[in-house]
Amino acid sequence: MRIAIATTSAGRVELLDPDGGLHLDCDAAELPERVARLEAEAAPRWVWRDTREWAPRLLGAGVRVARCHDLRLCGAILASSTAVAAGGSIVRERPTWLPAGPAEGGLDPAAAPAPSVDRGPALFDFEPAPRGKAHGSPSVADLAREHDRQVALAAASDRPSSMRLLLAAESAGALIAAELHAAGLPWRRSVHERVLEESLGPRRPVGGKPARMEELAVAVRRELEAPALRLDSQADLLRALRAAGIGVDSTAKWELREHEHPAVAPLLAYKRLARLLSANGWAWLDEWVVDERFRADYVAGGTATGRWATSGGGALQLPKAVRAAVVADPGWSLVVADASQLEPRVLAALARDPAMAAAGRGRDMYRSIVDAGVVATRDEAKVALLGAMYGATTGDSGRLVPQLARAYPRAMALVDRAARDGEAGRQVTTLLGRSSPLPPPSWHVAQAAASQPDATAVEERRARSSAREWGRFTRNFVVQGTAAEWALCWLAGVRTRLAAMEAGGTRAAASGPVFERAPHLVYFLHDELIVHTPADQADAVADAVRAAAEEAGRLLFGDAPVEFPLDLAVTGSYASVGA
DNA sequence: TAGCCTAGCGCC
DNA sequence: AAAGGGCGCTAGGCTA
Repeated sequence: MRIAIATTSAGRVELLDPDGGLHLDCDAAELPERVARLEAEAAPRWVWRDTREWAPRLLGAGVRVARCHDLRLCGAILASSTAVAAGGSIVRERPTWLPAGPAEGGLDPAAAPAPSVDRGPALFDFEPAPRGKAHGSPSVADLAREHDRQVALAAASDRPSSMRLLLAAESAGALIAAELHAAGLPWRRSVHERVLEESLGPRRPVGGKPARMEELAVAVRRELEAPALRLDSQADLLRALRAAGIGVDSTAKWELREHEHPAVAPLLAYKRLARLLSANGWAWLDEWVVDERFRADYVAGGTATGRWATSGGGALQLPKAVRAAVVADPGWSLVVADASQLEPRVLAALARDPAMAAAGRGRDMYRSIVDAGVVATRDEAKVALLGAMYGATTGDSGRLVPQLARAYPRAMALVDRAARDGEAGRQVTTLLGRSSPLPPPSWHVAQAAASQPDATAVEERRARSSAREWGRFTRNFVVQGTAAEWALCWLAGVRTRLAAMEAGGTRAAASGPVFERAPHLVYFLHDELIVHTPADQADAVADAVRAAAEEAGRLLFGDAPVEFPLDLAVTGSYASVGA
């Protein structure tokens, strides 16, 4: 059963089951109660334009739904997928009231920057969606028609069941993103403050530089003989470094590291502290941590490959140093799990490369590659695999890739094919059917110019370089994008299992917000998740997380002989996990 | 003054 | 250790 849900012009909310008798409208204030009742009775798939319009208000009232179809996100996938048939009688155009997906570039073509010839093609100045700005308010009948259209497109695609899975997983991801925000990541303010004070010194008034940074700045100025130097100005710093005889072309730390000079060590230490202060210092704590919870703004489907993005808070780049502040509530535990070596395993399964799949059956894929005699050391195996997936051509990585190619020809052929497609300006597509964006018009212009008889050497070199650049993007896209699909299925499977635990457990009858009484997801980062759970349910949660990983492997790859082992820990603190 | 761009660096 | 892919965020510095 499905129920479309929309706001009416009168500001009320309308619900429609287009296949059954249900059609009602209600006051917005009654909505959560209505939805909760329908959810309990019929467990429908909720069809709405945008999960962000509905999930937060439902969650705010303590109501969760099991399934939805996010027309915006699914419409974006279908609109660009090469798996969706070009011909046929189904309308390909999205309705005007449907906004573009988050990774499709600007909504308004007029607002997009004009292609610049001088600047050359940038990798990511995407073509905006070929439509105007979203406008108008859809009725529930509009939503139902659009849902029919999307379902029909999926059914007519060259992989209907995969596409249905992708749309369901994408929609589940949108729900989970809203739930992660509502639940918040447990964050112990006092622990974070201790980390800051131990490295920076006590908090200073606004504008004041922490004591430890000031000491280091004094040392740097002394060693550079630049008593008035402002270390925060890259331009000034670079001049001072060169004046002191340090031959750097930038102030980047990997370049500084190469030089033996007494100013380098305190400068690197200063930069490390400056980064901590500006990215995750007291100001961040004040802004983002409220009532011992960090509530990130996740953007489901926010990147071209299907990985999530965030807007604000930097949840996808929490430095290791501050993760100590992620601490379970008293009587609760964290179940922290990540899929180890996910992308190389995905490549092995995707390419159906029997030799690489054999390596992917082991607990440590890199070690297995060494044991198979492909390369000499585990480190070489890692570098070679990453190089194959990312398109490395130079350095150790580029040197090792040919050895890998000999041992795993099918896997190598898959990523090489993806790279050639990208270099030629073609789209590539993940296992479940998400396609890469096309390169921007400026890219095509540069390619065309370089193929003219009168092209200059500079034009040809630039065109070749941008072609290879796009090829590296598409090479990586198929692996990263399919890995994101695995992760999304895993995440959704965990959510479903936690919901079942909640319903079956003795706590179900308890009152209060669901996030205060039952195991729930609190963090997701590409191939890693955290569940916050009452301590006595932690083992059951761990089992659920493992079961969901196995299920994700089966959903994507059937019986392909590749395993997706988890590194999993039941812990009180995120700091105690990993290296 | 607001908005845009780049450098730099954190994460996977 | 850096290199290849994907990101977000901040500060500084420039332009409109």
